[in-house]
Amino acid sequence: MRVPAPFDLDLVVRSHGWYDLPPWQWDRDRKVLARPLTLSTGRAVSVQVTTRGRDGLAVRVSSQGRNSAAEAAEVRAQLRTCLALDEDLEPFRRRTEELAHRPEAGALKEALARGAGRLLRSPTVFEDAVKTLCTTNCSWALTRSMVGRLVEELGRPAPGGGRTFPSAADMAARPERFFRDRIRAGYRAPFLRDLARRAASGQPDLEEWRESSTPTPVLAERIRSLSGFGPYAAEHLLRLLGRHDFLALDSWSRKKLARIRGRKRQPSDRTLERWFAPWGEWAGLAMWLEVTADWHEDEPSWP
DNA sequence: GCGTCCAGGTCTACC
DNA sequence: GGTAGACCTGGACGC
Repeated sequence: MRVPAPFDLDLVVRSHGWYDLPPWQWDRDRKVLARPLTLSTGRAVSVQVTTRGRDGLAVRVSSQGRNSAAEAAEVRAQLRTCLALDEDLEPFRRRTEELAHRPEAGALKEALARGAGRLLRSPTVFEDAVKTLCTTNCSWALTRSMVGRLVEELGRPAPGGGRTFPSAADMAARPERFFRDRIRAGYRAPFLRDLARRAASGQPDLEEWRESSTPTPVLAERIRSLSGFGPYAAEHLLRLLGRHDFLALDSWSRKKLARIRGRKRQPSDRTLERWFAPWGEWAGLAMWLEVTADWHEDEPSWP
C-alpha cells in the first residue's frame, strides 16, 4: 500500500494515545501495528501493518476463509482512514513556510519533514467518539480500562484471538446500567448509551462527518449537540476528522504548553488561542505538534 | 489503612 | 455570559 512522502508509521501510530487503547496493538520494537476490523459484510478480519520500503506499507490480513477483492479493497480503505493517508498536509507545510519567523515554526517544519502530522484514527467516527468520551475527566489508566471493558464485553471474536470494537448497534442494545456497572463508566454511562443509540439510528450520521464539506464551526455545533461532548471532546473529535481549527485544550496540553514556553503560571485559554491564531485552520495541528514534539524523539516521555 | 486530590471535562442551576 | 458545584472512577500521595 502506497503512502505519501514523507511518512513514518511510528510517528503516525504514536501521534496520540489511541494506539494504547484496544483493539489497537502496537509492537514498538518490531514496528507492527495490528487490530481487528469489521467489514461492511459483517465479517471480522485481523490486520497487521508494517513499513515496506521508503513509501509503502505491507498489510497482512488474517480471516476465516478467503477474502473477496471487494473485502481486500475495504481493508485497505479502512487502513487509509486510520493512518490519515489521504489528509493533505501540503497547505500546513506552506503555512509553516509563511510563518517561518515564528519561534515554533522550525520545530513544526522538522516534525513535518520527519513524517509527523497525521493522527491515528479509528476505522469509524463512532469508535473515535466513544473513545473521546472515555478520555474526559479521568486518568489515562481509567480511559484504558473503560475501553478495554467495552471491547471485552461487547466486541466480537476476530481471527487470531482478538476482539473487534463494538458496533453502535451492539452498544445501543445495552441499558445505561450496563455501562455504569460493567464498563465502570460512572456518570459517562448515559452519554455512551445515548451516543450509541443515536449513531445506530443514523441521527446524526456520524460516519458522514469524515467526508462532509460542512463548515467546521457548524460541524462543531453538531458534535456539541451530543450529550457529554463539551468543548474539549468536540474539538478533539474534530481533530480526528482532519479539522484543526480549534485547539482541543485539556488539562494536560495546557500544562505542557506552559512548561514548554517557560511560563510559571498557566496562561488563559484565550491567550493560548492567541498564540496559535496565526496558524488559522491549522492552529490545532500546530499546537499539537508543539506539545508532542518530544514524542517524536527516540525515547518519548509519554505515556 | 484511610482520606484527599485530581486526571486528556461536562452539565445544570443560578446570578 | 460567567461561575459554582455535582458527578464516577481509580491511582497517587500524605499521614
